[in-house]
Amino acid sequence: MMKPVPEPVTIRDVARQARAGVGTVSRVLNGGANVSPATREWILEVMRHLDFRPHAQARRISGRRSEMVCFLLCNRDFVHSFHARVLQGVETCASELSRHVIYAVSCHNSNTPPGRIPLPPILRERGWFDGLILTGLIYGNFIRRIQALRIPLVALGNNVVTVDGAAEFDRVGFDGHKGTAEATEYLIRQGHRRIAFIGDTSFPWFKERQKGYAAAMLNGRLEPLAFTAKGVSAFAEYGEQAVASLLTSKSRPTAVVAGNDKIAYGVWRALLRQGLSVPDHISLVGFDDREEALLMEPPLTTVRVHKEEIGEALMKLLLERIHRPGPPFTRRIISTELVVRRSVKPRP
Amino acid sequence: MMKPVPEPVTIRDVARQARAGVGTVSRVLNGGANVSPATREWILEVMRHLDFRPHAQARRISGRRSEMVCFLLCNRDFVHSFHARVLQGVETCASELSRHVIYAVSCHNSNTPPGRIPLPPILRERGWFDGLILTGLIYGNFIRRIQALRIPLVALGNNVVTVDGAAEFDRVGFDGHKGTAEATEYLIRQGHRRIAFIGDTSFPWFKERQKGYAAAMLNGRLEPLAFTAKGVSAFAEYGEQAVASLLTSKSRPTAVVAGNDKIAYGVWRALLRQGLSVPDHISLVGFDDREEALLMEPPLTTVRVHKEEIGEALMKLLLERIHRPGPPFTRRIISTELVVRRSVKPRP
DNA sequence: ACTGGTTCTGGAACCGGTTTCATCATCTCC
DNA sequence: GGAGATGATGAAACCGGTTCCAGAACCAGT
Repeated sequence: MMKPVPEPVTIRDVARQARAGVGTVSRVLNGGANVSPATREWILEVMRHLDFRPHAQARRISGRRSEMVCFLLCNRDFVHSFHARVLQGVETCASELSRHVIYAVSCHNSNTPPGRIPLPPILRERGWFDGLILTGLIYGNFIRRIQALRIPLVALGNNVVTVDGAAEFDRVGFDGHKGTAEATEYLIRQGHRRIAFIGDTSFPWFKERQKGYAAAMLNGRLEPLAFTAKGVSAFAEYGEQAVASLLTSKSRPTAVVAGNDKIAYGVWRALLRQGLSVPDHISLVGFDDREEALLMEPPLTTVRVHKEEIGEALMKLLLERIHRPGPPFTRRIISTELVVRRSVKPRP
Repeated sequence: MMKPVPEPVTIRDVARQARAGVGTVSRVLNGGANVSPATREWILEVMRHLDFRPHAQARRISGRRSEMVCFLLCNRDFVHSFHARVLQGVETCASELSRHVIYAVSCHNSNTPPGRIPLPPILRERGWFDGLILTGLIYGNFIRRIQALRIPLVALGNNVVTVDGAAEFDRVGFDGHKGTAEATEYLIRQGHRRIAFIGDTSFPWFKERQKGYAAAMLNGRLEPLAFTAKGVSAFAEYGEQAVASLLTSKSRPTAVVAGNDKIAYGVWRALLRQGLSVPDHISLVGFDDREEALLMEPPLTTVRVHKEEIGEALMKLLLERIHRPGPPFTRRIISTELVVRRSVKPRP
């Protein structure tokens, strides 16, 4: 015998069973005002008895609010632990505020020309979510196209590229300039004079950090040095290759500021292979404070970015944006923190 | 002057503008049969002109299908790169199949007693999603409670604990037993005889791997050795502490099979600190093939788990489950792969 | 021109909730 | 005890889609 799938219980079933109107049941569902305690108790009892679970979509459709947000990772090549942790911050905050999170990844990658980036399918319909959180590698033009759909959005400010025109939007970020400057100043205080920066400045975040580094150097009346690599996409390899040119330079630096921890890792490994030790021969600082920082030996001195906190701030700012459309836009900075470990050695 | 937020365009607006019936417009929306080419073109034109974006929730409510799945990470302490990559596999597969993914994390953690684990709020309503993917650390009882709500689900089989009773469900997993056995056999072929296993067997996945290790040892007529640590929760530290007891043992092993790469990393670091080298003094293999494996020096020989592939398989299996309710349940195994790097040295 | 059969089409009913509204019971106050 | 305010209630309209259905338009065959 075929057992039929039982029809789900609806609000009208509850109303009928409780000999009440659907309106009353609905008011009970929503912690309703204007329901007598006796009636409420009775209807709650009936709901429990029937195993009533209200239909989420149906509730949202008339309520005009989906209570979902979408975390959109722009660019498939950026599926990394950094964004995973921002997502985690978003999720934590969302669940505290009774919201749910849709996780989506834009279908393009780094090979896609900026003008050709398609809008993700989830944007084709309205009503999936109330607002959008953008991370990854974000183009200004992409933001403007989404804004044209009147979708509330916030973005991880550090990751926005505006080669194709600026955009106005709410952003949360960290101060890469200041963070790197502080790390550089720390190296200077430790007695270092020839300090190099290694990072691919075609990415906006490395550009910003490079500027912070340069500012600190100039401020200390020191000459900024940069070493680069060509034609590598992975960050660790970028660091590894850049070291090659660093070692052949006539006045070898005594310290390196790496654009992030992955690059620092590459630098570390390349030095190790050359028989050079961190920090005995060359001191090293990174940026991000990823897991790698603790895995290196000695553990890496680096600039910690509070990724979960950024996620939380993104979520909160998005909710404000949803409730208050239109300018002005705000910019929230989550402060970084220099984490001193053992990869830097003072120089007399 | 206050600029009113423009009312969103509905299907009835399109119908009115196109002088057509809503039914016809709906049929056009759904690639509809029984619409004359001329009418279709005309209505599409009107839709484009009005910037019509259909309301997702409204479409789903009568369609009885949300086209969403929920990726639920059970246990907050398991927010790690492993699950992030499974999630990535799920997302990739979902977007190919025009589904969206809700990312949720259960609000309990490892301190929560199994019986006290609350159902996540997203389960209180129906209609958010069509099916559930469970990862993290999953209790059999938890699964049964969700099944009682008639929610289709699949789970990462390796991560299910059945101390509180078994459960029947669709599962995708990898064969930890076989994977570790192969790694152990590889060590044996390389001439090792005293091989130890290090891993906290109170976790189901380490238990399974430990059994695979033991089977391979017995099969090679060797005696299984285990070293453990007490009262540490982080895996790397577990490895580090276990090494202490390993080094004091009377007949020191020449090779170690670690429960996973994090433990292997801890082992590696502890040995390094004792002035012992991998692989010269002790050979080492891990499990998972996480990022850490490549960061160690020398890079770690380990058993690769195809995490994205597992995510894809979970997604596909879930869709099957949604369309065909009721037993039988299936079990899908994604094969592992021994990745030989340089952390093992042959013994004469 | 009439028939029978497709193909198209618009309108109504429906999905499962929320919100508005009219009604009626109670309560307060003079 | 009657007027007016307040609270509780059920019915109906609504949210924005889909689906069903009756009828119109069209077509070929005799």
